[in-house]
Amino acid sequence: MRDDPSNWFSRWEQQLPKQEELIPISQTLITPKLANFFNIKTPHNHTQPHQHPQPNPTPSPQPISVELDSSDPARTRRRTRIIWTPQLHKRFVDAVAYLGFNNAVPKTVMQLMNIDGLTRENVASHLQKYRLYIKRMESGNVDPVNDQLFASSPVPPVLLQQSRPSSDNCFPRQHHVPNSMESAKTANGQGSLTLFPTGDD
DNA sequence: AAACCAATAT
DNA sequence: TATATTGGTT
Repeated sequence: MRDDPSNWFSRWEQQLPKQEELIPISQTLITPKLANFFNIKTPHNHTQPHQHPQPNPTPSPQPISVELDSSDPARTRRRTRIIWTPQLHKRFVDAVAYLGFNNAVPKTVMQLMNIDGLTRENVASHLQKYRLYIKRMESGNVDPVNDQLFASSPVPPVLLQQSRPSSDNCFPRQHHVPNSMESAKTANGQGSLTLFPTGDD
């Protein structure tokens, strides 16, 4: 016992890795080739190679990619923040509307949106804000200035009807993408449900 | 174990 | 402010 603090501290300090021994945290740890083969999406590599099990039953005729913040110089290697453009947000709203407000959870919404590079975390963050926006709408106060993005896509009335079960009602939380989607898809004739801009909005 | 989600950080 | 990350919960 009775270790002199300066003693163990200096020993600890001496064992720290040298500067050249450190791996830069922003360095890509998987080669583009490997990432490509395993269909791992990186900001640097957006190609989708191989046929991999694509769990998404609603392939987009017009796949979009997320816009990346071009002001970030490290955008090529680091996960950049996405920009929720009105177009992207519209897909989001359509997906949430299709699922129903209470069933819309990040993973499912992400799958429905089918945007290359869009992560579950991206959607989760946006969904959190969107839910708050819906609450604000119900409270009657929407600020068209601050809520410009949300206002860019009208909130489908269905969402307002079924908003927030709060405590009562507990739907099963984990939903697969509903199989009813298949019928909706074929019923649409375009194989697209409502996810794609029909050009008349 | 994975995903959700409110709170919190950047 | 907008989006990301965290950490407890389910």
